[in-house]
Amino acid sequence: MTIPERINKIYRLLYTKYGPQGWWPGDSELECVLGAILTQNTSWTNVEKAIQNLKDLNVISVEMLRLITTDELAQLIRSSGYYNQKALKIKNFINFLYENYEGELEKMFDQEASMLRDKLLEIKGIGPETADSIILYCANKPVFVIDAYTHRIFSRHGVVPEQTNYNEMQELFMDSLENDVEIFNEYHALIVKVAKEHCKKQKPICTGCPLEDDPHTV
DNA sequence: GACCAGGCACATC
DNA sequence: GATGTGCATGGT
Repeated sequence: MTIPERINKIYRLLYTKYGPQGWWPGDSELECVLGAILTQNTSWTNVEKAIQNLKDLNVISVEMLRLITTDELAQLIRSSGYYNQKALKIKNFINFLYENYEGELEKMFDQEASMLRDKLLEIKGIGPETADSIILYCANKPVFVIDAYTHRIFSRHGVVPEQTNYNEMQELFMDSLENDVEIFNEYHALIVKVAKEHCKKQKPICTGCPLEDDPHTV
């Protein structure tokens, strides 16, 4: 089987087993962007508490996020970890939005995915995964999100070499799959789900993994 | 108490 | 250009 065939087969397998994951949770595009930044190297449960704090104080608007101080914002998002850095990242995003798009998310999102990606990467604190998450899950444009889980699963199972980097990985998925927002959305979410259950960082022996007969070494 | 979580920027070699 | 380090809370 070719690599693209394996990538497509694994998608069908995961989707059949787990069904649609319903990402991204949240009420608005702006909340989605905040979640994408807050969840950097952090579990989603910790992020939810931070977002709830922001909601309770009605801070989830570009106007309020512009007015609030970085220190005040940091205290509200403490539960998400790295709160000083993340408060700065959010402020950087909001400032960029005002400087380039008159503070309007719609204007920022109204451009080609690759152009939007380049702009997002100009913001200090937004790296490849966060940029792609925003493009796919907040702006609803087709780009494949790679993360530590994607790399771990597909390298351990021998689909790609261990040293494959972010861009190579992304190209491979996007060249293999139909260019479809829904597929990219569900596939990434399904990878996160199966990795949490079956492809742990320090557990090379895997049982119950839907990708291979078990037990197997990964 | 160690380990991990839906990364990123920056320093150093 | 590869490799190492700081950032930090909360769950298992």
